[in-house]
Amino acid sequence: MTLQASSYSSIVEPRKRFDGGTLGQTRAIRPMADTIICHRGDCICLQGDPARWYYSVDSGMVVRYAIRPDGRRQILDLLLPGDIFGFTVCSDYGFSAEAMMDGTTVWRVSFQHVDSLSRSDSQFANGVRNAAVASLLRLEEHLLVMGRVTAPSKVGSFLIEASNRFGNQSPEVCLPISRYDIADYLAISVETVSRALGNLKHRGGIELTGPREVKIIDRDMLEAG
Amino acid sequence: MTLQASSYSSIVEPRKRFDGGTLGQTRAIRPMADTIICHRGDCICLQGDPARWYYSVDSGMVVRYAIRPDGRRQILDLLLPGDIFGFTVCSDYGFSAEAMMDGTTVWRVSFQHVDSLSRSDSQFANGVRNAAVASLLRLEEHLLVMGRVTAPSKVGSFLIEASNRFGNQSPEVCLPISRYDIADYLAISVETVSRALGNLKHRGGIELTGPREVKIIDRDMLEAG
DNA sequence: CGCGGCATTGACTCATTTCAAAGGTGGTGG
DNA sequence: CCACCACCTTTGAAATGAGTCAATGCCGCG
Repeated sequence: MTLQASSYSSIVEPRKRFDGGTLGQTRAIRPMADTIICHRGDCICLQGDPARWYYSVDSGMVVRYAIRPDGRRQILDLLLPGDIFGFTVCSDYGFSAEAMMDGTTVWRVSFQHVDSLSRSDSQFANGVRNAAVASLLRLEEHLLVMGRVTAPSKVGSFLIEASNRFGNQSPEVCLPISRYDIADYLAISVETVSRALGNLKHRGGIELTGPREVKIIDRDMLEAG
Repeated sequence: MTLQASSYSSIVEPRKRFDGGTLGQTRAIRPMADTIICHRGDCICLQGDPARWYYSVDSGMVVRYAIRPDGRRQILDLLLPGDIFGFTVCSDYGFSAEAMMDGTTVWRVSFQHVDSLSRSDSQFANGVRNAAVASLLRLEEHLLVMGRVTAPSKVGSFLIEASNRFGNQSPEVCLPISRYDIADYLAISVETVSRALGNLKHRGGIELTGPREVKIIDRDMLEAG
């Protein structure tokens, strides 16, 4: 069958939220996993190391980042319980990952075990694929945030994203990470992050109840920038 | 088994190139696919439409992009023959895709068919996963390029990436896309793209043999910015 | 020939980076 | 319990780089 594509004009629709699949749903993988217990700052895997394991965050929070040739750090992803990382088709990891807080626990499963179970359990294989796709969608969202023009709009949409992902159901408060991490996530300088937060506060979009606590007042304004 | 993560200092390693998996290796999916033949600018799928199909580029080139609330276009990915797109875990696509040149052909396979074949053919399932991972790695690379500080370094690393992906083995010449597309890929303005190219030319990093033909002279300088 | 899309260039404005310094905060050990 | 320290946060001032507006040039094509 052969179709002919038509020329549509673009319709502007807001992007939808998404839920990723987790490996945890399939218990069969559990016995094959090592459990890694981390302190804040502990390295879980290192850019350039041979890629042999998938990782699944069990508790705490993990940051995935790459170091550029010039030494700057680019945060690629922030991982929460249920999130999987380690996807690659190269022989080496293209990123590092480290724990963001004490008590972060991560499971580690070898590619071989995952591939082997994937062969016999297609539902598990489906879960792995969905985890990769969830990671992909987070990256797309990240790209869209980074592609915004002004710093306040970048920080604003980061806060929205953060409250959607990290917000413990509490609709108005989210517990962010350090300004340095936000800066490396958005690829702007720390000072600009601080000034952007001040700007959003001044315009009534947020309240800064503490250095690490932000209360979202005007969601629409944050999305708009 | 329980491990304890150690605190490494970051080692700076350049990220490696990667090869994605393709669906084409498995012929069994072929009969289930529609073939779409496109003119330049034809829409292949639309942001907000219900997500039902995977797409595989067979010839030509496809651009995948999202439109922001403010109307600006962010190019998410440029797809070449062998590349797969359409990955999502939402009910709707979060992006649009359109052909970049006349004669672009794309296969379209429904999620049901892919899932069904994935259940019975684990090697095929593996190929689908690898295609998602390849897409993920392209996005990471894209993120790293966009996260660079100056426009010349963004454009320079885009040219490197383009010559790696689009360069037909010819080591020095790459056939880029329009300045507008580069601008929307890097989230900078067209004028800035033009000036950045002028800058790189002036500093001896590239030669502009024609408006659409760039010759890479000094690869290291482009990577450095 | 003239049109539309693409590319370049200039001038101006303003946001962000950079450099510098000063306040805060939390944790550790005395 | 306090003092110190490392790290985080904010703020200021200066310089530069990018966005914007505007105009011109450049093809390819009908």
